[in-house]
Amino acid sequence: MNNFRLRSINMLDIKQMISEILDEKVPSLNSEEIYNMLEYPPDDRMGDVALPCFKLSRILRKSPVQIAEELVKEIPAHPRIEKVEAVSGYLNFFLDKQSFVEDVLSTVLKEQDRYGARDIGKGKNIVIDYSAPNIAKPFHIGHLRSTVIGNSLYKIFKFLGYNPVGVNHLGDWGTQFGKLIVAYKKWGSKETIEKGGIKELLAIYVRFHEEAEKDPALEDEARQWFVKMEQGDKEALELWQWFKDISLKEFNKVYDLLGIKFDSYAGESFYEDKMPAVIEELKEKNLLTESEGAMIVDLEEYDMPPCLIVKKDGSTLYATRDITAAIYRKNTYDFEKCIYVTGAEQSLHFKQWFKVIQLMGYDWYDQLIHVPFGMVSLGDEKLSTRAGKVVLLEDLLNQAIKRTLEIINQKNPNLENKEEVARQMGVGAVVFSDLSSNRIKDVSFSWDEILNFDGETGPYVQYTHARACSLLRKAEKEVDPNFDPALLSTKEEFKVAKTLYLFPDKVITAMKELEPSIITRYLIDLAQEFNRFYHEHPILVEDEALRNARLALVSAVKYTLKNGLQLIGLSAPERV
RNA sequence: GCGUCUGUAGCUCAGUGGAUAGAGCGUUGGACUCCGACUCCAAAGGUCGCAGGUUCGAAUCCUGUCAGACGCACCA
Repeated sequence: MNNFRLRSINMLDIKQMISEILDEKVPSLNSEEIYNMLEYPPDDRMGDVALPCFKLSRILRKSPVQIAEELVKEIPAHPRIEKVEAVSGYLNFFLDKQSFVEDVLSTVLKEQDRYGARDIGKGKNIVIDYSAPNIAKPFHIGHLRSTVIGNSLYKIFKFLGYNPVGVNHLGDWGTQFGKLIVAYKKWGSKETIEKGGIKELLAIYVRFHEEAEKDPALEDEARQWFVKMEQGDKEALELWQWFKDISLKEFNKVYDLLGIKFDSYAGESFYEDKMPAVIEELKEKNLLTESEGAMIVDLEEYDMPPCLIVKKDGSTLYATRDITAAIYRKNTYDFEKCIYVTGAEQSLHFKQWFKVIQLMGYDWYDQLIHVPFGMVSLGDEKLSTRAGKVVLLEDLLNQAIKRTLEIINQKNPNLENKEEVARQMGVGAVVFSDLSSNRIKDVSFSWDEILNFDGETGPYVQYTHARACSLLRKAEKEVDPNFDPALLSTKEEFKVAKTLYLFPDKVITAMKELEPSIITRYLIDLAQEFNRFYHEHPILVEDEALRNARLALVSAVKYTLKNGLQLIGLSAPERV
């Protein structure tokens, strides 16, 4: 009966403790049912954990008020519970503050960098497909979301004991290379491209679309070049490789700034020679039909448009490569989940080819998960690479770093390795901002908002962490783990401890919902609670016992902030 | 036309069917002889798009409706 909660492995689970107490008093429900009824009240005056008795009302055939009032008399004295109150149909439990604070802080101080970590994913591989920029197109702010959401999920899974595999499914194959080759041959030159890099590639790509509007024949020409690529034409492939090299060099600059690495860069071209077998397999399984000259999998039965596998000119499509890649990844990594972090506008595409995998008879079709996110717009306008309407991610990050350096020069000009700290905080501001609301929401990019570091921002959390570090440095002595919890009796200290207590739960929830913003918002809550405590109570006081107890709290906050920041891909500099 | 997602304070957003719907920004007014003021406190600001329904109880679930975003065959 006591093993139904994973999270009680490492620390006190207060809901479980209370559900066990209640289990004996409420025979009609088992411990787990009671556990699920318990909630955290909205206000401290209503206690720390509450049991709403309204549902019990029907079972026990009594009013909720009466049930609460009867139960309150039956709850036996418990060392970890200060008092229990019945208030208008709620049974409110007030924790014994001293033992709670002691339990939480000693757990954090013992686990340190591992506070919140678990081993629930031991031996399980999780493939995470994220970032996936298109070669020969600039890395712009629209690519940031996939990159940072995927990176955060990677860290979260790893923290929970999984073995994540980060795959950058580079968009290094497809018709756009045909367009680029045409554009290069007509308007480009080796010198200008080598000098201008990806910006020059973008310029000729934009020009292609302008010219193609006037002359649709260019599109046909581009398609022919792509067909040549698929047929192994030497000239086409050499140009392709060249474009790819230029692009990767550029992308790696951004990944370095962000501090992101991948386990695999197997992009679309990697699957080029693996697709014929899959197309053959689709044929053998009688899934492929011809329609308007193309080869499709008909999904009408499932209320979806058909999934295109082979174009009428014989070349392959996005879905062909995704299906091939999924099968390859299953064989290679034996994943428990394969997660695709892409824009919500691709939802139907994933739904379609997931269905194709199922129709092929693969029982792991339900291990494929699309993690969609909302669209980034620029003011009122949509970002468009074709129209050249973009904010380059490298420019954005460099702006943010520059802005941070200005602030440091103003506030803390003697700081060592200013440049590195400015990078960590400037990048942190951008990443934090991108991960601060639910991923499904559309975002409208604004320079003003992203470069404003006041309030609920990455720098705020990082600053709070640095301040905690500063206190611990000034204390000179290590925190004695045998602190006296009785000295941490104020409401600010208790609230900090309560917030610390929630962290492991938040990590689990973020993993289950594939939602890094849960961590981001938690960090703001924790930083706010800590800053209130910090303002209200002096920490480096004369009284050694009191000082040590408060430093224990500071230390626990420091570890938790650092762990949380790490999970969303941010650095936690000790001095800023 | 069909489908998916979104709609909560002036703005950006939180909010597990549960108690008086919360933050930040902005506005107004405060707090540094004191551990780092990128901080903290306070005030003002709400028909949770709208209308029904389910429920002891709905911002949350259901139906309808309005508005916006996105998607719906050879782009990814």
